[in-house]
Amino acid sequence: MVADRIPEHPDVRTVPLQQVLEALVDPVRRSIVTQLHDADADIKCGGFNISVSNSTATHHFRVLREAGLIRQHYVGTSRMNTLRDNEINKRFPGLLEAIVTADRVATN
Amino acid sequence: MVADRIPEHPDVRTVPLQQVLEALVDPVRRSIVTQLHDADADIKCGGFNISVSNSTATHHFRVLREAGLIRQHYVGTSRMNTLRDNEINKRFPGLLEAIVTADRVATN
DNA sequence: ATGAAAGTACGATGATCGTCAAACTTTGAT
DNA sequence: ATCAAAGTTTGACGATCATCGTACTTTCAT
Repeated sequence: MVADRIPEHPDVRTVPLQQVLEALVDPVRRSIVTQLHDADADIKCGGFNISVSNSTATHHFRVLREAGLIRQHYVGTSRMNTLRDNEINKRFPGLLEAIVTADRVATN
Repeated sequence: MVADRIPEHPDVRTVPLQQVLEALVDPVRRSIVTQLHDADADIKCGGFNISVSNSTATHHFRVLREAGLIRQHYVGTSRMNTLRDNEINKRFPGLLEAIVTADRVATN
């Protein structure tokens, strides 16, 4: 069934800060979040500019999903990723914006 | 000599975001930063409410210092810690405030 | 039906990191 | 001079984590 391929998503209001920070401290995952933020649109897993293997990428997407940072749904064989920035911003005001902005600083 | 006991401090304008986030992702270190922020005053190493051994605490203070988050200076045998919040805020606007605020959320 | 496309799941591995105990250093008080 | 107070330094140990290759699953196009 289609729904079986959709993984579980946490309620952002119950996700601990610790988990969100652990998700965002990894450079690859932070890059994924930044690309989603800058694109202001959904991006499928294969559509990101990251240089890790497929299985590693899957791992990173799961960490981000379980931290409530992204939402995933299928379109055909592609898994689309949506940034849950509104929900995250309600829970931890200013956090995502600050990190995405900081990631754009010249001398990163 | 007295000056020999003062460790080196980085220029915050050259500290990478990665290093700052790695410093803040540890709960003990984040607690130290939060306590400094809330106290709005210097606190000596032994004056924090943390439950790790002395040597572990030293390790955490070094990580925070090298990330440009705190400044340390000696007063007698005590090492005083100052939060470098102004400098950090210039480099990564809103980041420290967002994390400290998030740390105060009820369901952390 | 068959094959390609897009990811996922499953170990395994190597590196990093938080933690501690024990020994040491520096300063201040007696 | 001596001793306690406050931290630091130095290994050592466990646990966690990012990474990969391989095998597997699901969907879509031919």
